[in-house]
Amino acid sequence: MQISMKCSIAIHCLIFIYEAKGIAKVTSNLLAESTGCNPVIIRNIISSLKKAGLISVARGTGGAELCIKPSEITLYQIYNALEPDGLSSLIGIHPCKDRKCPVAQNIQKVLQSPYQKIEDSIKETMKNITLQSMIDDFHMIVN
Amino acid sequence: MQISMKCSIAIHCLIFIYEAKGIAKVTSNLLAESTGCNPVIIRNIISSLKKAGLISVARGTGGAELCIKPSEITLYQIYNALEPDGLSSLIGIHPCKDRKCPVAQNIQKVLQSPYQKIEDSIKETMKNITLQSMIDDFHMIVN
DNA sequence: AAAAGATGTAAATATTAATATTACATCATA
DNA sequence: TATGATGTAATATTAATATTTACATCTTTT
Repeated sequence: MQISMKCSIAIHCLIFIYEAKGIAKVTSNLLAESTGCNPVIIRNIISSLKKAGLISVARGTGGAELCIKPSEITLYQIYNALEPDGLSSLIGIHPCKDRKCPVAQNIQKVLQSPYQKIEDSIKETMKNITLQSMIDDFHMIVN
Repeated sequence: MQISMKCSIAIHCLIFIYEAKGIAKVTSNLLAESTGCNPVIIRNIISSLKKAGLISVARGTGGAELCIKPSEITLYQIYNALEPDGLSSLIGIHPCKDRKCPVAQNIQKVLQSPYQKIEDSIKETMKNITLQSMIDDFHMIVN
């Protein structure tokens, strides 16, 4: 499992939703058009963000809106909303526990601490990146 | 692209090579047996580690040995040996630059800084983890 | 000098994971 | 009730990984 395009698409959607506020109703088709991916992919991502409480989506009439101020939405929240298993699925370990070799039997335990450190550092970094900062960057780049 | 099993397998091999020193000749078949994966996979990983100067492999007669002290081999070196594109391939961005939407046109630039921060933090963490520390952990667990 | 046992790689295949599509039930407003 | 939207399951497609096969090459031993 990687930090997949889903995360990038989600950020794209959130910025779009923010920018479109008061201008246009943000439907999954509109987001699909902007991101270049399928409406169902969008609906799934949108659905995850909704479950995480980051956005609200009007059923029937349609349209997505932010529930929380961009300054209070972190990249970690976004990532976590999308990946139910979180960062623990980021790094793969080969299965070899049932072998005779003592290295094989213990490699999983040996790797646990280093990999945990990596996950923790990603988590910390993600927590320090807000949607607001990305929106600010967007405005900076556009103007 | 993820931080794949290759990395775990490489660490497995390096610990094995260290532990086997003076006891057995470490061939790709032996490593394949211990890790549970194919000898060709092992030979490819071993080849990468060799190119990175971490180990030396005797041609013909066979057998791998560490070239550098475990305390001077970092997880970052190991990872980099295996992934030619490095961490920059870790996080995916959806292609949408050719669209009319201003968000689509600029999302790539917006994402660059956050993703760079994540990569840097992984890099820093990996640099602080040595093969020696993992070998120490291994001994601690076994005894 | 040839046999044995290794590595080094290319190429073909198989497997698995990620992404996209189709289809349809459900919902809310005009 | 027609329209345009969301929600989600099932399936198909594509791309990334891993495996296998095959064989050239290398070095020591006999």
